[in-house]
Order: sequence, then C-alpha cells, then structure tokens
Amino acid sequence: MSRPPLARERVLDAYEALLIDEGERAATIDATARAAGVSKGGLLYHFGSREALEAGLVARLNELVTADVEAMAEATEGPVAYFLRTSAMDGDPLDRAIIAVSRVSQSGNAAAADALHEMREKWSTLLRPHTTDATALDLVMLVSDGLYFNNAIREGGMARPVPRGGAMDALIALVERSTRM
Amino acid sequence: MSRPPLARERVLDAYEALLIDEGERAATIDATARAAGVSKGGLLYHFGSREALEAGLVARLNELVTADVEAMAEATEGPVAYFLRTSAMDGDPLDRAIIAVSRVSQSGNAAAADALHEMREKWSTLLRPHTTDATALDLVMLVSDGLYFNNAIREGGMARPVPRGGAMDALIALVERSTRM
DNA sequence: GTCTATATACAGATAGAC
DNA sequence: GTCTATCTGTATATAGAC
Repeated sequence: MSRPPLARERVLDAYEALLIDEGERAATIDATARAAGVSKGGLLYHFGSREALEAGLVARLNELVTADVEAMAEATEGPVAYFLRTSAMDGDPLDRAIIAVSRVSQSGNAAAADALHEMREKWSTLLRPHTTDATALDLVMLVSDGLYFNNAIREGGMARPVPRGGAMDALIALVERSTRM
Repeated sequence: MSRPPLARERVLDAYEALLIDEGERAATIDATARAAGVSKGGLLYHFGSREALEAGLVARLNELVTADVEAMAEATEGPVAYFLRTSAMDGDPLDRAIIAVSRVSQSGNAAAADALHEMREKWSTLLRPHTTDATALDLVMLVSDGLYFNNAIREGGMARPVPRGGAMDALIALVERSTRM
C-alpha cells in the first residue's frame, strides 16, 4: 500500500496496454520499456524478469478485484445489475487488468489462471444469494464472460457486438427477470 | 476440396494444439514442426511463413463454420438449443479452430479477427428469427461467447466452471424460456 | 517432399558505468 | 534508479542436398 514508485506503475501500464492492443507476442520486455519511456535495463531494475512483470500484473488485478467485490456488495441497483454493467466497461482499470491477465494466462502462467479463477469464485459467492438457483447463476456468469470475451477479441476500428446504453439496460432487465430472487 | 496432403493437415493440427494448450508465444514454427513430426524445412515447404500457417488455420475455421451453420439450420431441437449445446463441446474440431483462431487474432492478424466476426454474423442471422427481440438475441450470443471464453481460459487439470450434462440442459431451458419466439 | 545447414534478427537477461 | 554494452539463446526464413 505504501505507494509504489511512479516508473514501476508506468511500466505496468505499458505492459498491460501492449498485451491488450497487440497480444502476448508483441508485449516483449523491449517493447514494454520503449512504450513506458525507459530503457530495458531501467525496466529490469523494477521487474527482474518477464515473469516478475507478469506477477506484477496479477498483483494489480487482485487489488482491483478486492475493491470491485466491495463495490458490488454495496451497489444500489443490486449486485447482479452492477456485475453485468461493469462487465463491459471499456477502458476501466479492472476490465483492462482482466483482459491483460487472461492473455498472460494463455501462455501457461498458473498464477494468472488461478487469479482469474479466484476472481470468478468471489463473484459467484457474492451473486449466488441473489439468483434463484444454480442455473440462473450460470446464466449471469456466462453473460458476463461473454461480455469480457467480446471486449477481448475486438478489432481496432471495428464496431463491437457488445450491447451499449439502452441495449445494455434491456439485457440487464431480461437477465434479472430470468434469474433474480 | 481435392483432399490436401496428409502432412499439411498434421502440421495444422499440431499448430492448433499448441495455440490452444500453450498459447501463441509457444506456438513457434520450430515447436509446431517438432509436434507434427517434421523438420522446420519440411513444414516451411507446406506453409512458407508463419503468416501462411495462420492463414491455413483461418481457412480451416471458415470451412467448419459453413458446415456448422448448415447443421444448425437443420437441427431437430432447434437452432438456439443446438447453438448453445455445441458452444461448449470440448475437443470438437470447430471449437478448437475457434479458440486457436481467437488466439491468432490477438496478435493483430486482421484476417483472423474478420473470420471470427463473420462467423458471429452468420450465427446471429440464423438465430434472429428464433428469438423474440434484439435483447434476447444478445443474451443467446453472449451466453455462447461465455461458454467459449471459459473453454479458452481453462487450466490444465482444473475443473471447468462450464455447465455440463444436466446443468447444460437446464441452462438451455432457461435461455429458451427467456428468449424463444 | 523432406531434410540439414546457415543467415539474420530479436528476445531475455547480466554487468557495470553514471 | 536509470543507462549502455554485451552475452546467450531462440525465432523466422533461405539455400541447397537428397
């Protein structure tokens, strides 16, 4: 919590952006250093290896998840609506961390995969009392996953198939009609 | 259609498996050649570059999508149920192709991203007449995306959060109650 | 059609100057 | 804390033998 050095955060931001925008192969230490405006050696002072860089991203995700679960529990529109709405918040720090960590997990990083699974567990635990049964919970979780997946595979200038604005409100209403306690 | 050389298909299978199991960074030409049981030079005779390898995978996806859309249109349980059920068919050639191509699309391969979008378009077009409105169609598509996403991020020995067997039947029934014409 | 050998480039990581 | 220089391994791709 003792706020970390600025450069460290800038490096993490750059690495996250590269993972999201250009994929894991493009997110090299070299490219990350350039994007963050430091040299390779400078980066490696903060993160001694590529693995350490990945671990830093996972740690950031865990912090954001903790805050998100707290906010979800207290949301005035209820956890289900809050959960679905925030599953498609493009550019949101949590959403960016999730997409970046899911890219890292695809290379076989077990800690990254575990973090994603634990996040899902926390969400299900919180949402379970607000859904009629296990099937309804499955539905809510899968719609959220679908929103992330679409955020994750979108192309540069291409219009996204994810419902926005009024369409998102309608979707939330439909899911709540189908699943809410 | 004039059936392609066996070695070519084996190379494509190996590349697909590496992308799914170890991610794009591990799916190098060298590793693919080894997994397919040919030398690097042998592989490069069939696919002259990494891009050609990616293009081969996209072509395979397009063929499988065409066949899938036909099967969906004729499914006795109706297209919606067929669509959801086959969205989580682990090990199915189409599902494997989708996951592999989605990995490739993350490195910025535009043809791969386009193929995925066109696939989604074909599915929506076919499903639209079988759903009550645009929101219901969104719901069906997002549940399917969620099923793929979970297939895609699963870990080695880890139990998957995707509904199977009876849970899948229950999910399909719930979605159909909520969305069907 | 498949191989080995090789050229070229780039990735990750270390050493040591400032 | 940040840099440059450098080592080592590995990736893509080509050339040419079989």
